[in-house]
Amino acid sequence: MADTKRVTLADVARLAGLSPTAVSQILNGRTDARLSAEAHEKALTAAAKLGYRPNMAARSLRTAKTSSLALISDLVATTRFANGLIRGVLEAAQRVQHVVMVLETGGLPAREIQAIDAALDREVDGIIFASARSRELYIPDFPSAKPVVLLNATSLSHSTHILPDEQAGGRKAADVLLDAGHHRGIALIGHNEDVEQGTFRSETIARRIRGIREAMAVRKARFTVEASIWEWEPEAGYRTVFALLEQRKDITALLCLNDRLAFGAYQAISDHGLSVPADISVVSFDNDELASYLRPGLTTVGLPHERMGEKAIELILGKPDGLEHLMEMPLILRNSVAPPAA
Amino acid sequence: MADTKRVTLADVARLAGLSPTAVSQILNGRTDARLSAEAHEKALTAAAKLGYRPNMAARSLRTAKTSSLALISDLVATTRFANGLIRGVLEAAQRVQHVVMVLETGGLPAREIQAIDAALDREVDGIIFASARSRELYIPDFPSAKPVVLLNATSLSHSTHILPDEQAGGRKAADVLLDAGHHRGIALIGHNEDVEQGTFRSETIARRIRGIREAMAVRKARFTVEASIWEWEPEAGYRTVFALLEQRKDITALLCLNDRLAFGAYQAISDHGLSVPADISVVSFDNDELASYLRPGLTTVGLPHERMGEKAIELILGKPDGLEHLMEMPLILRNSVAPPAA
DNA sequence: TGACTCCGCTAAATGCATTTAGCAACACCC
DNA sequence: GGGTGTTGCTAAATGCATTTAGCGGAGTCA
Repeated sequence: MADTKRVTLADVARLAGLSPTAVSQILNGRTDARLSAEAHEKALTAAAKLGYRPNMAARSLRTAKTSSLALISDLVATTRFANGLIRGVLEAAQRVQHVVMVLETGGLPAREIQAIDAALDREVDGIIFASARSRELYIPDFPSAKPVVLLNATSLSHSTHILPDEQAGGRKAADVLLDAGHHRGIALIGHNEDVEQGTFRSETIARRIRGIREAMAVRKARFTVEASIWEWEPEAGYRTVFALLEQRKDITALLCLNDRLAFGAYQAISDHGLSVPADISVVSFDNDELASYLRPGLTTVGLPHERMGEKAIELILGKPDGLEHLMEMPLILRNSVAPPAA
Repeated sequence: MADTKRVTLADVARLAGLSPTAVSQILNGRTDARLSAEAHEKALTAAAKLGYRPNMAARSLRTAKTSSLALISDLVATTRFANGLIRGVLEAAQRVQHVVMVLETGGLPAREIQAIDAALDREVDGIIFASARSRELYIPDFPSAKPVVLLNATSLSHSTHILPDEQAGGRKAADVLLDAGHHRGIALIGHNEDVEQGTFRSETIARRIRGIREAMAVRKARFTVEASIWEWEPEAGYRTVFALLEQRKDITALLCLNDRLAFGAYQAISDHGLSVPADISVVSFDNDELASYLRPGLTTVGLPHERMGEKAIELILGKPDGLEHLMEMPLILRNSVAPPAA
């Protein structure tokens, strides 16, 4: 608590009986100026004794590096959707001794510009632009050649980006059902015309559906029903599935496009006096926290958010490579799938 | 994108035909050196023309201020529990042009020290220590007199802190049930002996329960059952309530100590062929996202996380006052409460 | 012995904004 | 005219680590 004035490099040098130059070189592991083992010894012990910590402001004034990164996101930082994303970023950053400034824009261009300026003013070493929903981001031009990585997003102006491997994920989800023996009675819940036409939502969801259809095609299976839903929320899932079960008695499995739809589906199934998975199997996507709360546990293809966040740090520090990086979506097996009743 | 070299104060001064001193004074709105309106005009237009942005590293080298804050948390940044907390902080910070470095420690002392060092190295203007669960934090001593605020936490070493007003919140929850006419058939789900003895968990939960008991006492009401549960998760809520409904037929309302317990309770109620709120009313705490997904919507006393986060910024910038700040917990009325069956 | 190369280390410049001390010019007063 | 203020502005110092240029002395070579 005592407000000791900062220990500076000069202090260390004095104690070590060396010049600041020498101490700086040693502390930074520079080998260019061949300093004696003795000098190293002296510098290091002096620094340790005084508890010296370099003033980063002074350092970055010369080096224009700060060991700080900016994470600029629409809503990512503060929505349950993408806690994993930020956790991955934070974890990986702290492992390499970097600090991350989190800036939220709510997707508003004005705030985006503000955020970029704030980051640039502080000379961050790189900027990660993230989105809660995988989508194409428009990033305002800014006058700097800082490394940029798109996390769970794409952009026309910057190409290095990280996305979940939705297509493979889609295949996994369909395969779980197919492998369990469902063939005819599967309903697809949440697919959306507009998405498949590329009109709305993200390219990634289109890939998810593409993967699903691929897997179905391979097994020569067809959906009994495809229920288009625009809003992927529990309420919509409930209504859709409730109505569906009313009309069709041949449904044996539900492939929901996200966990919230599945959540609603569970309630609808229960309200019909049916049970998961004995009467109806359910598989979905995301691995929301929800999925583990449900009874029985929901089998779902998870979004690899944490891994994606870590990858972002790797890329930003290793100099962005301009490529697309797809992260594998893990299949989380719980208890919502069983063979069809027969 | 072009990597123009930075515009410096000297550049602006040159264009304006003034000294850097003058321009600095003007741009910072200092009035001490009475500069002419003309000089102001010249400095301002020159700065605007060049798009001048001060180099914060240089500035903070002199002023030891950075317009940056650190948010050091155990898990807060990345758990759904406290998204509101960080959102509030971020929102309020950006309104006053400050940037927040988010540092996670997972509650590990070693990482806590690391985080504090990282923050101190970067000369943050203040540190907010936050916890996902209101609890007492041990904060390692650090050699600096920076403003510190505890967010959703308390600490022996620093006194300015922000907590939800749990006692009032507890009263609200009980009152909802009491007002609806429940008097005899209320079960308290999740109370915990250890908590009330101050042995475990946080002081705040003790206050929550104290508030509840107060409200009950005022109306001369008593709980029919008090089910102690250690782990406040859906699964435990399910088991406890399921067993409870098995034994007792006189339960008309459940006062759950958090939404996740209530979530489990809903399922147990449903599995008993009963319904909310016709047969059993349910009230709980937190206003988890969950609460709105349930059918019918869950009436709950919300944690004012967002407001708390904003308050943290106010306090840290307005110089911490050493006091306890209690934020009101809002009652979120949905549809899980009705008068007892009769 | 003179010319040259290594070694081990240091002086001084640098990056940039802020701040302290103070200067030149003019007005005012007795 | 000498003394005292005020106005409007600037020179120079400052904060601190990094980096460039370079200095003495020892060793090497011919």
